[in-house]
Amino acid sequence: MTSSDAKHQGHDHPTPASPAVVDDIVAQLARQGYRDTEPRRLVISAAAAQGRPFTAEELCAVLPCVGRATVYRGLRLLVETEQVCRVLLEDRELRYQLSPQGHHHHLLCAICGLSADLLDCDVEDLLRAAADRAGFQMSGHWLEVYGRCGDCAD
Amino acid sequence: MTSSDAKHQGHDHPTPASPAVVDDIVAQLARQGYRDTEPRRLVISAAAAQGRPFTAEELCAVLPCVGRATVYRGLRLLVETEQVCRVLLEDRELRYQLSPQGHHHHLLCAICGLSADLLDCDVEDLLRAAADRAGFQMSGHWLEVYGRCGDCAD
DNA sequence: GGATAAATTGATACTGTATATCGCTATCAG
DNA sequence: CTGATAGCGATATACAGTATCAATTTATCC
Repeated sequence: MTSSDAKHQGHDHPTPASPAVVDDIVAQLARQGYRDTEPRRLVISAAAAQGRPFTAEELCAVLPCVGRATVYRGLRLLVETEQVCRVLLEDRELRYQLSPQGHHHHLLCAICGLSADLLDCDVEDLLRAAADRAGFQMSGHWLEVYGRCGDCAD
Repeated sequence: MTSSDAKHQGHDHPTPASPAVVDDIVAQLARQGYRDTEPRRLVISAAAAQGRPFTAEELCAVLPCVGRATVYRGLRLLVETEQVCRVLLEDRELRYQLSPQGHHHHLLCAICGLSADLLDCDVEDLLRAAADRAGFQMSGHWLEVYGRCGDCAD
């Protein structure tokens, strides 16, 4: 399997994460009253450096100088402020990923773990209609799509 | 909130679970080489008696005479043989439910916990098409829909 | 530039869910 | 009936994530 052919939706390896991205997120947080701290920047930077969905424990391993609780808290904050979203693998393992704000879903490669955002898919309406038919008033949903990315396809 | 008004898609309370249902499932298992044991029947019976998605721990509480490990093993077997399916709540709590075989999704009431099967919803095709567009070869997906059932609606 | 109040941190303990281990027992084919 | 073995259950263990709380850092106000 070739490792870095051409078009990827994400990066392949932990790139040093452009400071601009980190600054941007820190600014977003500041706007909401959250402080600009060293450990938090480290968490954000490490998260941004991952090329594909990562676990909280993976971040901990990459950041031995930051306390476990702080990593978990940082991730929780990033999720709440919608800087990062959570993705669920088929085995229910929870992973995180820096993602565009706004509602969207993910395509997850079962082989290499790469994720691609699914922005142009309107399941919402379909689901709402089906819910209506069953007498339900839909308020939300959880959707993950699994498969193989271009590089890992048969 | 009224408790048992009229039309429900499930039962409200742990009904004694018709022996026929249990026998049927036991027979299905036997066909696949699994033995007909007392603890297993108890697990199946208790699962069938639940009117809505339940947790493994809830079953354990209802079956003090059956070992914890056996309850978990029993549920796992039922999931593998597709007699029971797993549903994921919004807080990622895992629940189980006796359900029709074959692929389907669930509508989960956030208020009363009731679940309704969503059989007439073809998200598959939509997702597959969207995956194609992103260069992915879809192999599966996880979908849960949350909302309020008829009885719990505003 | 301090002083100060509050947010944040990190070491650690803890919780809850689920699985692994392993000697014993029950099931079922022959 | 009987032996091979699937299944059981008590318990230990693994693991992810949260709660606690004293010590530290940050932002702000003189």
